[in-house]
Amino acid sequence: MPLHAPAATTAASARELIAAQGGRVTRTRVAVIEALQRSAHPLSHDELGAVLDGADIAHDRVTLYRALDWLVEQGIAQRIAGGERAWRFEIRRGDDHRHAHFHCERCGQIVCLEDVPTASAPHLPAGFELERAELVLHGACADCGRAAAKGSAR
Amino acid sequence: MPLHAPAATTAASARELIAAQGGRVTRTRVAVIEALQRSAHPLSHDELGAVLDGADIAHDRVTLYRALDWLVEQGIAQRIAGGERAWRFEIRRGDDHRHAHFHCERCGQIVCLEDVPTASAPHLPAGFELERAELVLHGACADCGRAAAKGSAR
DNA sequence: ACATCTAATGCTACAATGTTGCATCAAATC
DNA sequence: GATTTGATGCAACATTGTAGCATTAGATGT
Ligand SMILES: [Mn+2]
Ligand SMILES: [Mn+2]
Ligand SMILES: [Zn+2]
Ligand SMILES: [Zn+2]
Repeated sequence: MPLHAPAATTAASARELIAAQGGRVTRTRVAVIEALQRSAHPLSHDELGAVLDGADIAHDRVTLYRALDWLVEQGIAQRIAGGERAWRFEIRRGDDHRHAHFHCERCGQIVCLEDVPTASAPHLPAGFELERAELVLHGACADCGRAAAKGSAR
Repeated sequence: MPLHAPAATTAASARELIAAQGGRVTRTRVAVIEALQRSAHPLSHDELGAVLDGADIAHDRVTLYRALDWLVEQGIAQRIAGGERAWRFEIRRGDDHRHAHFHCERCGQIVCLEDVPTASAPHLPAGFELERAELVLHGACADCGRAAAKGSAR
């Protein structure tokens, strides 16, 4: 543990994040936050469910939905609409939450593009108020692109 | 009917669009295309269903889904993921199909932002291939913003 | 106009994703 | 430890989209 302030690392513990919003620190919320923090990619409700199965206690689908809803309401996590019909979730860290995402249409994975900003200052019609922008790029990820290049015949 | 080539107007008739792809010109497809062409906003499957009810014949949910799928496959229409959990559809016209969309989180409407481009040339990780970009801005539309400004209570 | 061929349709049944109501439990506070 | 209230678990439901298969109707040839 560093004695100097960790410069905007992933550091904030699940407990801290939850307590800071005046919410109850429950096993579900802690487990969800930690799973999201460990994951390299945004996770769908379903993928999260699978992760939590491995963990401590058994969890209900609905409880998981509600935990995720709460995290998003509090600004701890954010929802990504991207690829298929299910939401993906990721923890918001510092200011880097305005990044784009890449959706691979071959393997279905969503990748964070940390250094691609969503939208700077789009010109909106009069009276429109922008709250949030979502940029999703669709195509083939490196792995899937390579695979297609090699075995050409299916 | 102009004798000179109409400079990329909305002109193309449903028949023409369908026949150009070698598809069968059915009442469903024609009605769907015309409904989309008439609409100022991209329409969800459900909204389209409502419009078609008013029209000629009764239509099955599944048929509508399949007609829309076909239109997208052929590049006649395009899907927008935007707001809620349902796809929206709009006719692709000329080159202006790379525009952003605005999702009003109050009234749920999706508005085309014809002059906001989606993404110019984002820097992607090595090996990634971009096929399509989707930019959705979330917030309050002019009507909903105004409404909120007036009646502050509630 | 009629026969023929096949794509498109209309059912039914199903899958996937998310929501609502309500009784019970447990995290926080005293 | 008792109390309070937010979080959970369960059952039932809603919405959105798919799959299989028999029937219909758009295109084509005569
Ligand atoms: Mn991300
Ligand atoms: Mn549009
Ligand atoms: Zn991939
Ligand atoms: Zn609105």
